[in-house]
Amino acid sequence: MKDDFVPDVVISRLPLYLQELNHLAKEGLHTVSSKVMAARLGTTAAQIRKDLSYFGGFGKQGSGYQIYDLIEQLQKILNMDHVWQVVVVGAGDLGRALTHYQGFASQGIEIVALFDVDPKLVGTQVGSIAVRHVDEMEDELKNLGIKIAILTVPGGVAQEVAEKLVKFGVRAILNYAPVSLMLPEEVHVQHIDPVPHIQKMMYYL
Amino acid sequence: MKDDFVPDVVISRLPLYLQELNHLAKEGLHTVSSKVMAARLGTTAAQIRKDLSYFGGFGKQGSGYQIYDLIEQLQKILNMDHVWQVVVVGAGDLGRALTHYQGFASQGIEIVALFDVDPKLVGTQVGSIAVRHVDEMEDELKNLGIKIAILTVPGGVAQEVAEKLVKFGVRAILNYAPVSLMLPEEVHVQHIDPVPHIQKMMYYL
DNA sequence: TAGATTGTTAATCGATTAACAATC
DNA sequence: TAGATTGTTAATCGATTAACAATC
Repeated sequence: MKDDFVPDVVISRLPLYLQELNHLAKEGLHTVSSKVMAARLGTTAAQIRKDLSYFGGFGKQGSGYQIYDLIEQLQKILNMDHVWQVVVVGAGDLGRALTHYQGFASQGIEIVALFDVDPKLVGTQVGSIAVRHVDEMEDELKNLGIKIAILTVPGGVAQEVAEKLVKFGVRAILNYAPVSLMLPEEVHVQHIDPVPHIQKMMYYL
Repeated sequence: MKDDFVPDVVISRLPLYLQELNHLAKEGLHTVSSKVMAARLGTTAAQIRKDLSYFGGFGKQGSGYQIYDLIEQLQKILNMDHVWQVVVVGAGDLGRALTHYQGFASQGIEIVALFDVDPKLVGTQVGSIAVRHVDEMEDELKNLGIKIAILTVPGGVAQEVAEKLVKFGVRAILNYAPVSLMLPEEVHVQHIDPVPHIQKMMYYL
């Protein structure tokens, strides 16, 4: 009922709920119970209800949740009521793939710039975005007030580039480089790396 | 001391330890304490020692862990004593980026095939790998006994393709499609999606 | 009304942390 | 030896689950 303190695990699950709700909406449904949601997400109904209850009572006894309503509520909770402009640093394959990934737009995420140091890449076009030199990053980040960056540079320079981003105002980094970034704790870092995921599965095989 | 039961969270952390140890080795170090490791990974020394203790006592009082020795031990635990052949399904930007990602080889992961349905993509070359039609998947997977697949197809067909993979013998899927796959529970699934990660950070900004 | 499902409390379960004897 | 650091136990902390009164 109060947004006093919400465990981090709960926050991590909200985007998954939102995603599933979007799927349900696309299937033409208007209402869903915690039980059905749980089955589709591979969780438990109790957990979904508990998680949502940190933010309010969005359901109705007997019938469950209004899908469109809950989508709106979750979007508000996740600060999705405005579009967040995001930059990508590193114009390798991965950086380019992310730059024209179609799934961002509908989720309030807009890629506004792509940077690299390689003179062979600078100036080339990735969809509607031109690759620019990292030297121009400072101006761009400060002018647009960018708070979120995606990092797809080689591991060897990731720390250094991340520190620059922070210096220029970035407060959240999605890190695709295979290193643990050491940054001030007020900077949010999410690490994505296929290797540990695959290795984890290797253990179980 | 016994591999009786090891919590899943612990398994998730082993690859991160391994990664950090590889970094330390590359920096020329031979020995490391749980305290130093913890500082570099942003964890606690107690957790690292506890995690490792599920598998044995690898350290020495007073001096810590032999880096090369611990790397070997972790590789053994994670079944990395042989190379795992992996296929990628979906030859879009992301699939191609992953197919020639340089970081796999050193971690015992070998991408052996890339499949798609798009006739414009089939036959094209991605590094040393030729894109093949999904119809050829069954033969390839069965012949090579492939157990691990990376899925980078559009969300709309991910479930269907995943079921095919399972039918052809795959037991672990790294899923880049923005959907929760519904598969038999003996199949291991790891889901990677930048959107939820960014949305989680949005909450905190 | 009868059936379904919520939000919430209390009970359970599991993971993290602190502490320290053992020992290199 | 003195200092450092392990592996492990016990204490703490936090998250999940079960249960159910409230109510649509």
